[in-house]
Amino acid sequence: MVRAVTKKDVVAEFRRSEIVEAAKKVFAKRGYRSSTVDDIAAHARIAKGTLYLYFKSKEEIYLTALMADIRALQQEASTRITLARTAREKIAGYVAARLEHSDRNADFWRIFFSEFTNLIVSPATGSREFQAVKRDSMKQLQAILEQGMARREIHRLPAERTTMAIVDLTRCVIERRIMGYVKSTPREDLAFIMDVLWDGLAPRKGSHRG
Amino acid sequence: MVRAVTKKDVVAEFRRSEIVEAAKKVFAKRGYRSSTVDDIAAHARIAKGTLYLYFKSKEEIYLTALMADIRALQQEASTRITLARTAREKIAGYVAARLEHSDRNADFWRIFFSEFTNLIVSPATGSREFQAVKRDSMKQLQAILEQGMARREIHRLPAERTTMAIVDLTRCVIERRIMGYVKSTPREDLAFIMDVLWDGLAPRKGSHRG
Amino acid sequence: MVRAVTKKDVVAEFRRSEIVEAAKKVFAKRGYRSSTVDDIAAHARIAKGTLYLYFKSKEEIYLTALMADIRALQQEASTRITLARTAREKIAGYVAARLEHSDRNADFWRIFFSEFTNLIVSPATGSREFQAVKRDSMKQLQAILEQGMARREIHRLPAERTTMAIVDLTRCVIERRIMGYVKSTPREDLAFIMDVLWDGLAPRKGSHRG
Amino acid sequence: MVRAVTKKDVVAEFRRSEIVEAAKKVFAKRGYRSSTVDDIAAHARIAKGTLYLYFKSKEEIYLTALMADIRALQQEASTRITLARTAREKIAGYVAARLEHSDRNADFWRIFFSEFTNLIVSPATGSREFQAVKRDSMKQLQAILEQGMARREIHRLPAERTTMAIVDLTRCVIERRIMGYVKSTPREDLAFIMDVLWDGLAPRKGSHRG
DNA sequence: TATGAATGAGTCTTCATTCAT
DNA sequence: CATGAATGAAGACTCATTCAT
Repeated sequence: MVRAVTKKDVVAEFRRSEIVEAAKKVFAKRGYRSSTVDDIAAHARIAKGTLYLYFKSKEEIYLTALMADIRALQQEASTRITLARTAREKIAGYVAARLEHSDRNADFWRIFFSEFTNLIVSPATGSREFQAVKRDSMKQLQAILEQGMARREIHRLPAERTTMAIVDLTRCVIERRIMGYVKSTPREDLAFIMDVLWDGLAPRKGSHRG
Repeated sequence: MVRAVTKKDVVAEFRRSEIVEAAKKVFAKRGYRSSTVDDIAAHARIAKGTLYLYFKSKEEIYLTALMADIRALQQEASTRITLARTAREKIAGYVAARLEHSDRNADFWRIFFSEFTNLIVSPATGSREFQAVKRDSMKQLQAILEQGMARREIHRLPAERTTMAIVDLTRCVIERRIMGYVKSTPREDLAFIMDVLWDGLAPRKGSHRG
Repeated sequence: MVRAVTKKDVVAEFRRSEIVEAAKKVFAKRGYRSSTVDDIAAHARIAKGTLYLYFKSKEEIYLTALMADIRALQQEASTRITLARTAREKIAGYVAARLEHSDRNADFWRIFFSEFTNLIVSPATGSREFQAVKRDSMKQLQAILEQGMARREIHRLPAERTTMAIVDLTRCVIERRIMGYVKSTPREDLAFIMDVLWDGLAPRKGSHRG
Repeated sequence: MVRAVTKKDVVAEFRRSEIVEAAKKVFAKRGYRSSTVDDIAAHARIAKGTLYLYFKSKEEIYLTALMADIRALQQEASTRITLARTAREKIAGYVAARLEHSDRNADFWRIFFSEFTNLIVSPATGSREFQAVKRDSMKQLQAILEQGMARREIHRLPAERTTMAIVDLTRCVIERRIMGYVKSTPREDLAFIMDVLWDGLAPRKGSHRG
């Protein structure tokens, strides 16, 4: 039975998103353990009890906050990749999508990083969905690399490892941006990443630029 | 007056190290906030009060656990770098020291990663010493790059950014090893990192290897 | 904007006073250090956590318990002093106010005495307000004495020292009442204090009574 | 069987007194609850365990510290009283003994005051001996008053209450000396106490001095 | 005898979750 | 639906006392 979306559903969804927005600010500032439900409720300007009408636990809020943005981000990256032609442009699209997103959504990335570490510290805790989305994203990038290698746009390397390297490098640059260690623009960061990634550190014998 | 190392000192140091070892396991599994002093004491098979005879707070245990290994690691990397000739070999030494260390000290790296995130989430919390050691390590690597560029062993790139890229790439590979995403040997990982780092993804026009 | 006293305010104030009443009993029996928050909560028939909704620390409860009564007492004494004419009557008013108060508020006085001793043992601990109230009270009494001496209602003596003597004598009689060493009525105690205070121990050569 | 005092006994007694001296300093500064056995042992320059060879508990140390001096003080006062002729001189002797003692033994008096309050707060805690010594002292003073009244050296007043008044006034002056509220010499304090006590506050019709 | 390392019960305080209004 | 007062289970840390050496 397909149930129509009632007004109630809409209001409920609105409330959930309000809470999630508030929660993101708090989690970003304090991390998961140090954030209190009181704090989140106060930021959302609702009573603590109300919060439990929309989420069954502090953890659910956390994961919801994380997943909403992560899906949006993946969508954005996906679009840019599809629009690009060459493997190089597609990779640049992936990196650029993330860099620009981090500029507008520092809060999200802070949470993302802390969740990321939790995955290391206790893999069991991380939600399945979180891992699934990340895996999908990686597969998309890996497919690009494999295709690029097949078309000789990219030097042949182990595709999976190389995918990881790109993902990691991008993530770390964003980390440093957020930590304030790097003051450059997203555009400059993109240029640097692509430069290192494409030509490496070896002394140049000639230009490889496509 | 040079005080001899008494038996008491030895026993005390032994106890401290026992506690630190226990703490490392617990912190590695749960992270700092979620780890309890009770848990650490239980793992060390001592009473909670005893623990406070050797450390004045949970935080001191944490930082001790972290700093002891981090200094040893830096020392090891430093030695390998000094022994190497070319810039490429020195960089490889840095990466190899870390990869091999991570193989023997997974617990340490788990803690390291969680502390690393804390720096993002709340920079104030991170200990000064922790940051100092990291900065020193980066400066050493950066000096190598600058020298390498001057000697034309390395393509000219922004030295600081490039240093970060190497550090980041190494760290992330270790993360993936510890998370179990990568099953390769440290040697294989080293080869891959150097390969990507040196020649990049661009299709090869010829061999660049020194 | 004058905010009306809401029902919530009333309830909260009621709870606070309930807790303070319970705390007074416990503090009076055990003293500050030996009293536990658990004990206070149990006496107030609430959970320990609830207690922290109304007071931010054990110390705040203590000082609240102490200060509320101390101010009321000072007010009462002040009124009686103002209503009296002669210096003798004013002094009697001061003493009587305290004696009667101690009859109705034994718990308060027990706490007061223990706080008083704390001032001796570690002066730093005592709250500023506590000391301020005491100083004000003494100044009022001293002014009476000085006026009385000027008007020749009182024999000339060092005013400050004499004030202390009156305060001390009164306090000690109350101590003894509370310790159960003295079974007399407040009225009898008042008469005795005034008698000794006014005429001393010297054998009488005639009547001095005003 | 009368056991000879062995060398061992002497040493043990010496140790006990060393511990008690150290304890007095600590108790005087921190009060009973806040003083730690560690602190006392450190002040006595012995190991914590050693302390338990000579006293069976922290409380025993406390009471010992208190009782040793209190008996000495009583002895001193007793001697001065015996040497004096008139009731006035005997009373002055009692007061002077205490004032002078407080000048040399501030630590003792601090402890005494805190114990005194404990008697109020929880009479059960106070040692029997402590109370016994105090009672004896009061009886001696009371006998003097009764004799003085019989001989018409003192105006007829309720003897017990008057005794208490003298004891209290003396104690409180010492309290103020120790709290630093009063800067006068013991001699000045004695003169003032006797002055108030003997002639009271009433305006003088003539000299009553004996 | 002397030691001081070890103990663990006891302290204050925090906070996720519930539930009566 | 919304509230926020109430709860009580943890958690970090202290310290009087014991006991193996």
